[in-house]
Amino acid sequence: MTEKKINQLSRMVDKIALHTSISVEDRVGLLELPYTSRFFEAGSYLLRDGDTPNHSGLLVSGLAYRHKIGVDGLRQIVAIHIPGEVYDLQQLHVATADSNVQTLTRCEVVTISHGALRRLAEERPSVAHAFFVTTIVELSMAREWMLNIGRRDARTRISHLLCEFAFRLDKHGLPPGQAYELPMTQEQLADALGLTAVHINRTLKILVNDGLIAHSKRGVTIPDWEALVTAAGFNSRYLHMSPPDAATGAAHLA
Amino acid sequence: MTEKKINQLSRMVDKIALHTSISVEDRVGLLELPYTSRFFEAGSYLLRDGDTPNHSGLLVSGLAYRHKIGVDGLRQIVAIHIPGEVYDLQQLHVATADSNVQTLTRCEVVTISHGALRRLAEERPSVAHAFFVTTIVELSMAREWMLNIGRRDARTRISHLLCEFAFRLDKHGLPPGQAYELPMTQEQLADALGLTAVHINRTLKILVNDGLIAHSKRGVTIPDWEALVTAAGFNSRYLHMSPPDAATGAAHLA
DNA sequence: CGGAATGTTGAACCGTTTCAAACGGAGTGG
DNA sequence: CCACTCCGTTTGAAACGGTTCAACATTCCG
Repeated sequence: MTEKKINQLSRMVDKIALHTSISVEDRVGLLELPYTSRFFEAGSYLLRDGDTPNHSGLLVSGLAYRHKIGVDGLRQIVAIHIPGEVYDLQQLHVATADSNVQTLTRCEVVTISHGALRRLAEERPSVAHAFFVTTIVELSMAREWMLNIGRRDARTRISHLLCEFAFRLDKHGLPPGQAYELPMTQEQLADALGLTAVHINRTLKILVNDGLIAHSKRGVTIPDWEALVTAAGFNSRYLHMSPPDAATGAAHLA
Repeated sequence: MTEKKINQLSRMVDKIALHTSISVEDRVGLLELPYTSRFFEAGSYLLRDGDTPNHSGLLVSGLAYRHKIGVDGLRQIVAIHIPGEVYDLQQLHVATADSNVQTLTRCEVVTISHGALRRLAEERPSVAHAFFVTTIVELSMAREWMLNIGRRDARTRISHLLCEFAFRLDKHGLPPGQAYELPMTQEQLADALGLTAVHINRTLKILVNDGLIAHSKRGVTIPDWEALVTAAGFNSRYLHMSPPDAATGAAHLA
């Protein structure tokens, strides 16, 4: 097995291992899967609503977003995928996709056939468990987004998305701290939050004014994490990322 | 095995079988699980955010709703559970619950220990598959709700919820057709749709005026199903209820 | 460099909220 | 059977958060 292959796939394993106690043996099992690697430019579709793929895609680098489009053409972004995530795991069990996944930046994607993944999951219960946990966490995030979109005002809503995003990224090898890039246009932010691009613009400005965020071109920095968390009413528990139910929320300091 | 026991549990099996090709053998397996049955009054909590139950609950009769409460006390209903559903399946794989489940009407709940369900899922792959599919469908519904709450106006939003609800119920043994009871207060509807009870009231009145719905006390009847579907921009595909990917959307006419 | 996409700003507008008051129906106790 | 209360519904008027439209500035990218 090549060095590169190990590098790519081990990110998937690390991601899965976050949520579960996957054994060393199972990690090796994952690394022995046949795969192909490919790059996609920003804006490419990785999955389309209605598709019935026969392989799964692991996001190795870059960001992607999942969205639905209503009959009237209005778009709602329902999730953001970060490196280490398999964006179409669900198609292992339900043939057709219910939403689109589109690339936010240039992305590297590793493709593994459904057959290989299914066999693996059948042979190793802890892998099947890891897949299930991944889906449950997605569901939990979806529920929090509903609360966000349905019941919070624009300021809180944006703050919350920023908190979630920072938290998810900080937990995955990036330097812990308050600065990160968020490569979304204001229109994409609007579609994620159920608002208008114009209003995103104005509210972002308010957040900058209040000293909760600062932004360079296409990115955001967070000067005061605690202040933003308070403004957002953010509680990371729904991300299920702490060591099994320790609920300290400070596990990334270790 | 008593006649009553078979009756209760077979509803769960029927529900699961809707989404999957579960074998007769596995159905029998399900029916042999030890269980206890209990009634809950309207308004009872079946599951609380943060709970770590060691058993699963199958809703045999009645309706329940799942909700989250923000730090400011604002509530968002994120799902409605109908008879045949297991409302805490996820706690088989993730210890703590991320939302509350509360009874909408008087409910009968059958309780099965996690141990028994886990053993069953391990022994019978098609049962594990069925559990997974159930979770995926919940996720798909959550995504559609995000689109509903984030991008549709009040009229469309209410219509869509009504469509989804009618569709899910019609597929499960109730007489197919246009009349059903919806035992939610206007405040609960508001919390499900990200609106205000007052505005629900006004919009409901508009829908009645437009002839899209008619309502008796605590229920709704739909005089013209097609008209409501059009007004809602409703497409049932996200419910994944058609025979495997037939995608006709008219399967309930058979 | 030029054109397209994204960001910024203002003013008018409107869907929804807020507050407040009144109404209705179901259940309870006298 | 009435009086009382509770909870949900109904209605109105005013206020507000967010949208819309339109113009202009900026950045990105070939």
